[in-house]
Amino acid sequence: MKRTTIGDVAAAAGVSVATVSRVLNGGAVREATATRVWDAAARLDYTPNALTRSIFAGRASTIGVVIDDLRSPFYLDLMRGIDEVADANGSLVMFANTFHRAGREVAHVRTMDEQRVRGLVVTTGESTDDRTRRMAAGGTPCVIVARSVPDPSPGLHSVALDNVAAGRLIARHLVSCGRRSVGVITSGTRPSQLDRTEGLRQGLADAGLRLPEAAVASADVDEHVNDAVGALVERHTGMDSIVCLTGRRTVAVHSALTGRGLAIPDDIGFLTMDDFSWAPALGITVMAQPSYRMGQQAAELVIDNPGESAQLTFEPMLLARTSCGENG
Amino acid sequence: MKRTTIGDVAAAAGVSVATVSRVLNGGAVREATATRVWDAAARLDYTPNALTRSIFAGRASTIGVVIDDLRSPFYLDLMRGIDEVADANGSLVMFANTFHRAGREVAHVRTMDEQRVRGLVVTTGESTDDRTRRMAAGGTPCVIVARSVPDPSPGLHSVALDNVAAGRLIARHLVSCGRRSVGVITSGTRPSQLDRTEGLRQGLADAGLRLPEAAVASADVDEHVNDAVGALVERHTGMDSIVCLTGRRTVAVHSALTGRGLAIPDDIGFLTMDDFSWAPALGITVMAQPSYRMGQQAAELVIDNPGESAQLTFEPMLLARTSCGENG
DNA sequence: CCCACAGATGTAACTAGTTACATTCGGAGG
DNA sequence: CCTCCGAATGTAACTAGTTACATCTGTGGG
Repeated sequence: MKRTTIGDVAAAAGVSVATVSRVLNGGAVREATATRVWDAAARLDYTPNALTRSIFAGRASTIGVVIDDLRSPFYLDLMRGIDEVADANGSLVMFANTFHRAGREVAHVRTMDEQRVRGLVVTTGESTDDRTRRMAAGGTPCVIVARSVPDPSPGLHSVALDNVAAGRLIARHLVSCGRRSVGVITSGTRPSQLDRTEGLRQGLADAGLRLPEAAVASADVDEHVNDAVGALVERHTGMDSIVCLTGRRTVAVHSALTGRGLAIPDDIGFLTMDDFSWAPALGITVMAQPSYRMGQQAAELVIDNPGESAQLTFEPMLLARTSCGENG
Repeated sequence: MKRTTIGDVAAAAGVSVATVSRVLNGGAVREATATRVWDAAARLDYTPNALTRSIFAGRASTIGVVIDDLRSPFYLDLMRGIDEVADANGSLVMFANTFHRAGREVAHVRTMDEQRVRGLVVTTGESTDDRTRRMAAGGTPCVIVARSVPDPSPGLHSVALDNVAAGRLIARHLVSCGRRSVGVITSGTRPSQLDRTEGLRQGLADAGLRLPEAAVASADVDEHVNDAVGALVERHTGMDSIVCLTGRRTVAVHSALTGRGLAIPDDIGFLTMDDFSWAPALGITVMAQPSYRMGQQAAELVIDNPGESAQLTFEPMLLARTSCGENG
């Protein structure tokens, strides 16, 4: 059951391992010799060991990706963008979910480091900043997604939405639809969501409206969404619209609303993050991120690894449909 | 910029590399020595090279996954199931999309072989059967997903839905809803879809109904779906229901239907493959696969690698909602 | 006909670890 | 105080490749 090695091929072709290596990697070899080697390799079903190659090269050609959860439309598209660029560059993607558990984050990033990935795309929290910084310093470019790097250093890049702008645009749209009392559902305390909330607050203030504490509820898993919506309805009386600041909770918020018999947009306006394939059919207005392109850019940062820290910001795009009512 | 190696740690701790290796892997080492080694490792920020470990072990601990397209709800859940089991076993997932291109399939499976993955989960076509068979014989278990293996051999497993049963169940449900003239949308010529069509044909025959050639149209990309639906409407007169045999095309078929002004279920019944998060909200009846569990089982087959060829078949489950009308 | 030189090939050192085997160490018993 | 024995540690071979350098081969020019 032992696998064919370069030595077996060399023996079968009657040459040294160095010659086989040269044939495989394009060194100076006579035509006739090369043919003998290729024949032997094919006959023995030789498949070179990429691990050995990588250890000599100092690192693998793989791109590591550590993300929260593939179920989110944003992360899914991000992943596809990364995969596309990786594939075009002959790289594979090594992948792990954290499911929002900080311990997993740290462990996975370390594992990726052990795997000597060519570079790393992470959507993790601050718990891994130390290691990513050291990795970047050691020549493994790291791209933080959906969060800017607090203290830039070479090799440590970021790819993020302008979240404050997204919040302001949401506010402006809601106001233009005649909504005056907005409720907000967030999940957890990721900086991206804090920034969106802040932008929303600013945008509402521009229109002379307030976003009181009682108007914001958090649900870190789908199962808590219904209660969060209920709490909002109770304590934030007169609420005429609900904004979901995380694409991962869109379905749950939508069904909490319809489950209460609230009609969209007549009883309540609804706006959520991240475009998704059913949004047009459902008429749901969304604040879209260019997730696919963000993934491509993240992968390109890994592959090109510019000398300085690159901090890429992307503009949000509001896709107005009918869930907030007619736009005046 | 050179990375810390086991030799550096050994020198810093004043011991040999063998001792460091023993400390790391739990051999017999004196307490005091172990402490010195751990200290040195921490001080030098030592991160062992998993590639080197793997080359000595003969193979990596990584699980390879080669699938068509992450956008499909089935593949997404499958992937999550694989990831869950891999994670629980300390394995990482190495991942590549084929986007239905046969050339990519072959290349990606070969790359996974070169990476010496611990095992492989593939949803690919017959073009890779030769190599997966050789890989399995060489000790790399391979699991074919969504298709049974034509000629079982040790280490070559499969995980698939009972597609004929799925087709029959779809037929029975449609008939019980009073539908008598069914149209079918498929994508490509994957055996799974052929089997579903065959099952549908059988189920309709049981009720004394036929499925003529004109009632089946294929669309291998979303862009062709609208034309395919149009062709069905034209040539299959009297059609009272449409079945979409691939979850990847659900949105496109649905919008082709509503785009024509056809109301579901009043003008036309609609049933599709694979449950998805918006299906309850939209009232769409689906033929669900236990995709997540199939992914878990696939990963378990890779990890356990039973001696003989395991051919796991899963039962489809019809989730009746309202898109085919009221069930009598 | 021999030499020089370039191109082809082989030898051996190197990558970063693991592990079989040999050696050294330390404490108990004689 | 010196064996003796087992545990702790070191040495060196091994994994599967790449590559610098040495050697060999062949051919054209003198």
